[in-house]
Amino acid sequence: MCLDKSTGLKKKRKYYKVQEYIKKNIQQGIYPIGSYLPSEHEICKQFDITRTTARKALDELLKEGFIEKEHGKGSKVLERSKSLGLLTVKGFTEAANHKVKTIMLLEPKIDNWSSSIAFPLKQDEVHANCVYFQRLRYINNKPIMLEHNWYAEEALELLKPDDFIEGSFFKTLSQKYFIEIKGSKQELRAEPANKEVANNLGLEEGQAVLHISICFKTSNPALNLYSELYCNTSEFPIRNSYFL
Amino acid sequence: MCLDKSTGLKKKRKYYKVQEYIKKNIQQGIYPIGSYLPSEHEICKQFDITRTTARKALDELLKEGFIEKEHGKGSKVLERSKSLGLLTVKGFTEAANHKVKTIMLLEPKIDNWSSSIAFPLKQDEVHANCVYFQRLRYINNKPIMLEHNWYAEEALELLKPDDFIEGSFFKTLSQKYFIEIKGSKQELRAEPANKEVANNLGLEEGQAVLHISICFKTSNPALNLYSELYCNTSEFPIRNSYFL
DNA sequence: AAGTGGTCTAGACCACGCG
DNA sequence: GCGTGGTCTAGACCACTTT
Repeated sequence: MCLDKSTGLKKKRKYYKVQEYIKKNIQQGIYPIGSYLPSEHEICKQFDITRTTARKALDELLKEGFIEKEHGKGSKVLERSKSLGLLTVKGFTEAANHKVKTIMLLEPKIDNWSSSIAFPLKQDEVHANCVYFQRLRYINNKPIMLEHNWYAEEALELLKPDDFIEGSFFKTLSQKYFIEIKGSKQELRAEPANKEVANNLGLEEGQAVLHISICFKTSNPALNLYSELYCNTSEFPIRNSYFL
Repeated sequence: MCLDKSTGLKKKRKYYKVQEYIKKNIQQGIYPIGSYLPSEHEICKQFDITRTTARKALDELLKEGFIEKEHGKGSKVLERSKSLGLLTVKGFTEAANHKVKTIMLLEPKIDNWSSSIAFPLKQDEVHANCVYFQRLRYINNKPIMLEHNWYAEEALELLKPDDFIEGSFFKTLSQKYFIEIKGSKQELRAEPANKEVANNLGLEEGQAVLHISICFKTSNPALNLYSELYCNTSEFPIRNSYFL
């Protein structure tokens, strides 16, 4: 399949260098969200390549959700979180009318890997130090989602709360470490709330909550993020879209 | 964007004709699942086109999940349901060890559009006749999911139970009508089971169930499938994967 | 009319899988 | 070694958007 795990870059593949160059410029804000990239013809000149190669680079960025193309106008830089197709709380992304707030309940600290993680850990992770942090997310000042998160310290380092760019873990990964989310596996269960969940979400014990287990894969093969989420979906259901 | 709604095919676009030709051959089983398509060079000769155009056609089929490419070997026909990325009950797709069964509780019949459909109907649909059917899905002889389904009769016709190929609505659409699922919107809620759901799934009233509302879009712009699903996730959680 | 992305041609060489 | 898909060149013309 000609994959490159950040290890063995195969020969040739000019388009990949162009793609990574443009991606970095987007991540660093040199090509800001909403702006247009240089035209395909200009990219050809800049890198001394043909249209085919330039278009291949842009097509990859399109697939990865960094840009969209507009016929007759150009390639526009997108806010990447929009296109990931991950489950999102209605309102967390389309939050025009909603006030969203995130409280860090437990700051990132070294801890033991929890048995409540739903997905099996990789070999390297089991023997690595584990960073754990816990957050509570609000919509309109109502607590909606309790979040437990784990990752291997070896893969990233221990983030301080101040490190979180605009309170977002993923934005921090992208803009500070140039690491992108490449995919996720999820499991969903409807469960009665236990005491901890009920207390945090302001519910009665035993009320139905949505339990989402996620393993996020990133462009760094050593780094996965494991999350266990508990959501009150009565007012804000979880949404997901998928389009070819 | 140069879309074609099965109406106005734009000029040129040779690759699209090739793509549709191959797709039809897959849907009709002329290129069976697991087999390899003719090589890119052969396709070039067959249609008198260049590699670029042939590859574009195959790339589209790749995106749509009909094939996968194997460097040095060829393009292999895939079982399409695998690649849709839609929410699926763990076991319904990877059911090697599980016995899956589907019972039709209410055969397709003309009915009124229900107010329990979570997504807004299109203009045309509101004024069209509504086809409704209800199914109960089992894993290992335990009822796991109660299914309500609606679609507009104008868009498809009233299916008889015998029409369902291998009990699958989507397989029927693909193989009999050449209609493919192009995407979906979903909303998920954890809810207490009402009496109907509890009775069908063998639960106590009030136990937590996962309520999934789906609007499936198809390659026929007039045809959407609306589904309201109620799942017992205690033994078989719902799974979802997403990869770039 | 000028500039953008979309499609297409007619080649070439490279990397992978297999016998 | 041969056939497969992967990358790339150097052009051409078309369709869409904006001025």
